[in-house]
Amino acid sequence: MTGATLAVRDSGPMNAPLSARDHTRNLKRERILDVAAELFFVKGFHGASMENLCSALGVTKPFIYYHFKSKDEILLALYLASVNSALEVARAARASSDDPVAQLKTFARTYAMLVLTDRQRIALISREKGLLNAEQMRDVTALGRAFLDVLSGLMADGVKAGAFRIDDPALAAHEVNGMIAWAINWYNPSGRRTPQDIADHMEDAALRLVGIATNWPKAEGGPGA
Amino acid sequence: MTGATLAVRDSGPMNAPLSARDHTRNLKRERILDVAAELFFVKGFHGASMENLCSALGVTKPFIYYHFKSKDEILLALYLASVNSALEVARAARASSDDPVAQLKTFARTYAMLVLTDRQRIALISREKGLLNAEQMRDVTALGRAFLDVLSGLMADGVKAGAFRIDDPALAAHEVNGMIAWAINWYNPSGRRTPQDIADHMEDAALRLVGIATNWPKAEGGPGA
DNA sequence: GTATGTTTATACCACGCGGTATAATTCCGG
DNA sequence: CCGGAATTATACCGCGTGGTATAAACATAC
Repeated sequence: MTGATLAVRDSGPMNAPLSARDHTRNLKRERILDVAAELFFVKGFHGASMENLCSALGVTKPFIYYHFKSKDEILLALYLASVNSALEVARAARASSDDPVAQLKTFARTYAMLVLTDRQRIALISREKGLLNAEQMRDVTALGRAFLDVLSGLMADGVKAGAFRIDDPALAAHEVNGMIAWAINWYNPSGRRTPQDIADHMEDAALRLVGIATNWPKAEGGPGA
Repeated sequence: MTGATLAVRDSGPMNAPLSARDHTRNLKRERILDVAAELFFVKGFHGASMENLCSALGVTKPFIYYHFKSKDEILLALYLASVNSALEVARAARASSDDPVAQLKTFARTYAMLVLTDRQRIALISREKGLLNAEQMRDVTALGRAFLDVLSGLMADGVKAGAFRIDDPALAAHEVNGMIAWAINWYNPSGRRTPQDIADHMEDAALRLVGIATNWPKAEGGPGA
């Protein structure tokens, strides 16, 4: 919301609005994180070495250690960025309308787009668990819980409004989340389907999942062929 | 189906029905695989060392290397066992009835049970990709594709029968699969929900996901209150 | 009771890992 | 054009890794 999803080193006594230096610093950090996410996605966190990261970036090792103090800190930053963006999507969907049905449609579409376009980062949340200790993961865990709470709240509102035919909002939240997030495991960027196509389908599927009958078939003609 | 899901060393000229020796050998292998799955689930494949595995098993390193020729072979065996059991579940569901609706119900329930009770092994399929080369993964990939084909076939039959209100069977297969399989990421064995509870809900959710309205509310009284 | 299959004990290896040290250098905003 | 920040170059360290060697001990079936 405030614009800075990643922790930003405050420079000086006040929380000054990003000096030019800090700005470029953050750009470098972002670049490192991007390449690291791709590497971790392909080879796994432990499978990707810092030397791999160096050569992929075309830099030397001290360069990276100038910007991050350890490999773990890179992973943590990736965790936080991912779960933060997911939380933002959920909150934005909640704020987008008063109607739970519209909220769910917005959520499903934008969340699917996030997952499909940012899958290398998003995938880390589910794949690389337990690599950091609980203390380090505290914020990540809290944000993840917040994400699910927002989504559960959406479901509960849909039930209250008499629109959703589900009997367990928390479980329905997991189901919608899983249905969409699982795409990280099968989506092929070089395949036929575009993220927009998939997001469209996910929107409809989310509605069906909460018990809302969608128009069918797509062209009019009534059910039953 | 035939009883042996894992590759069994054939002992002798004929494919003899498991000598006592081979039998115990397979038990040992299974025990190793079980503990390895737990370790890989918690610490990741690269994060879990062979020494970790040794002490968890209470054996020495040559013992393991007597039964498996490398760490990779252990991972591969786990892959195969997992994807095989998923495929068996899908095929059994297909064979359980002529009615696609009944097939889907059976699939959702049994697949959810498999995921929840075997999540440490199942999770590997989605988490540890790209660690083995394509050649080694050939069989795993083929079985995974077969699993999705069976599921897509179920969906297509449901459409043909006029029971499912979906317009893309392959995508619906991914959606149902994801909705259920994602449980590996949130299910807590020491939580309130039992696998049976969850499987029940997943069965209903799968029906809704393909556009079948379930009875609602659970107790009669008609919709709207 | 002996041959074969299985497991331990113990020690080892080469390698890649995350991370650091230090000095020299290049960049660039004020 | 200077001075501090950023980056390279290069070399190194200790450690844990996957995997192996070798010899001895145990089990067990025939």
